[in-house]
Amino acid sequence: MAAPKTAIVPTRSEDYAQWYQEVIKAADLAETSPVRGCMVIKPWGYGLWENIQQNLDARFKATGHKNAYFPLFIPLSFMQREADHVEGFAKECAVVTHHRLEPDADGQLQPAGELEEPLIVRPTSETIIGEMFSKWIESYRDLPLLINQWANVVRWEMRTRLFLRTAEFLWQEGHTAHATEQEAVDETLQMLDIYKEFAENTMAMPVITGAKSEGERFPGAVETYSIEAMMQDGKALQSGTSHFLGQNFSRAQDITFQNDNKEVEFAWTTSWGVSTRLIGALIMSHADDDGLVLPPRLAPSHIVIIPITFKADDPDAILNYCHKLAADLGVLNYHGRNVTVEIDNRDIRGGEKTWGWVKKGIPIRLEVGPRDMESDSVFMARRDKGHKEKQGVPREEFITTVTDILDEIQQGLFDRAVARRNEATQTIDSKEDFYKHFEGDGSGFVYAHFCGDPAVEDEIKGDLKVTLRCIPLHGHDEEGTCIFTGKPSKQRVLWAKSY
RNA sequence: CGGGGUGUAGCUCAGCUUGGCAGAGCGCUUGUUUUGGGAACAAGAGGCCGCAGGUUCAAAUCCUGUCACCCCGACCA
Repeated sequence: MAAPKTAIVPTRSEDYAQWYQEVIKAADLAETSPVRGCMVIKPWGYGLWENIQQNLDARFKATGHKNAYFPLFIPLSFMQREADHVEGFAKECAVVTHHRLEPDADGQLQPAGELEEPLIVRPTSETIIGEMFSKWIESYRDLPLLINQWANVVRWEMRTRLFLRTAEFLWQEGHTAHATEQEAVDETLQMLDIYKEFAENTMAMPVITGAKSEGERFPGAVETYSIEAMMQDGKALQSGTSHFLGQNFSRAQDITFQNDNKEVEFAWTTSWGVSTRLIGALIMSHADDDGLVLPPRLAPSHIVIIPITFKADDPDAILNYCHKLAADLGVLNYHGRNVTVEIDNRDIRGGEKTWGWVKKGIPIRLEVGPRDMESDSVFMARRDKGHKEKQGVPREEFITTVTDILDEIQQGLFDRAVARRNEATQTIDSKEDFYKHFEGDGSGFVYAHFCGDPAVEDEIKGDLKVTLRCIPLHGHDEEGTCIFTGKPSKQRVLWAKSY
């Protein structure tokens, strides 16, 4: 059978949605599960999540946050406390009403032992963490309170897609309380910056930071900020959010403290999170028609060594050579963790083995056979280059330059993603051009002046499925007139079709 | 939740219109020959035809219901 031209069928241009699913399958990241809307994250995919966790957690700790854990179940009455919050989440909550199973006459297990008050499975934890904050906070001396939790949450979505939107997903949710409004706003923006920095530096995924419009705001928040990334099909993906909650939740949940003037005040709170959706963002930022492409700083493994032993006089010598090489590489430090090496000595054909690693997106593949061992070198292929661009490199040279090569790959992925985004970004100055652009196949980011009227936003969404992604924080201050209403506008805002 | 589509071997699917022994390719197992970028041959293993009812001498096939997944909407990290 002739090899297909691409490892992934269909390609991105043929059927993007299908391509996305095939990449996940081919890279062995995750599968759908017997439970509707829930996914099984497999080792290679979970390895990505572990690296996301490790990297972000260090950033949270460095800015003074501590991890804690709160219950999966939230009393129904807690959800009731903040009106907007209720409205935002009520429709997608899983509800626990019983605490026991009993066999019926036919021996079928039936729920029994009805709970006095139903519990909901957390869709987010503002309410239960707020409840605890109200107990923990008494004095201004208890503030700021900076807490993060790594957890799973459940939102009963109508339509799900692996990583992008699943009924259960993994995330972190930071929750903080502050004595002053300014401090809480600063915290909100600080965490947004950390997300941006993480996305760009670690994931090699450029993002735009900005504020959400009223309609796109987190239920109960005063202000929601997000990082918005551009996927390869020209659709935007909200990849992380940071909310300034004002005193809305502290009023609803009685989070008060006494200030140094003996007065009782409501605390100012924030919350912020990123989820396993980031893995979807990663795939759609970097993967190509041959499968996943991983930025080295997030890759579960950096290098795979494939021993070529089939026609060697002494296969063990090659294996030993590979193990020694792996050990030499494994002590190198690459951005806070050791270089991670796999030796793939599975007894399968070389081509199949190689393509497996291509599809998994490992940054560097090394083939080591008798000829290489003899010349004390390795045969290197990079995932960011063509499959045939392999080159022999002396072993010593490879060891001394490998972290530079990884950085070069990392930087290359970022540059490529920036270039793609720039190409998919334009500035538009009339309603007519705006509609012309987005009707049909139009995609990408569009900067346009906007007066801020929510009704106009709804209309555009209805007409074109285009939403206001964010009101960018940096670099777009410029007086103008709204292209939809002609009213004055202080700056251009960011529009796109989105996930 | 509305519209459309699909459920048959681990995977991709044929068979269904017109009811009559459960099929193919890939993958898997074993063996031989191969092997520096998706190997060849041979012999095997593997299915409650999504699930539950119904019609019939007989159901993968017809009827009813139900569940799941995919695509398009509405909603969302």
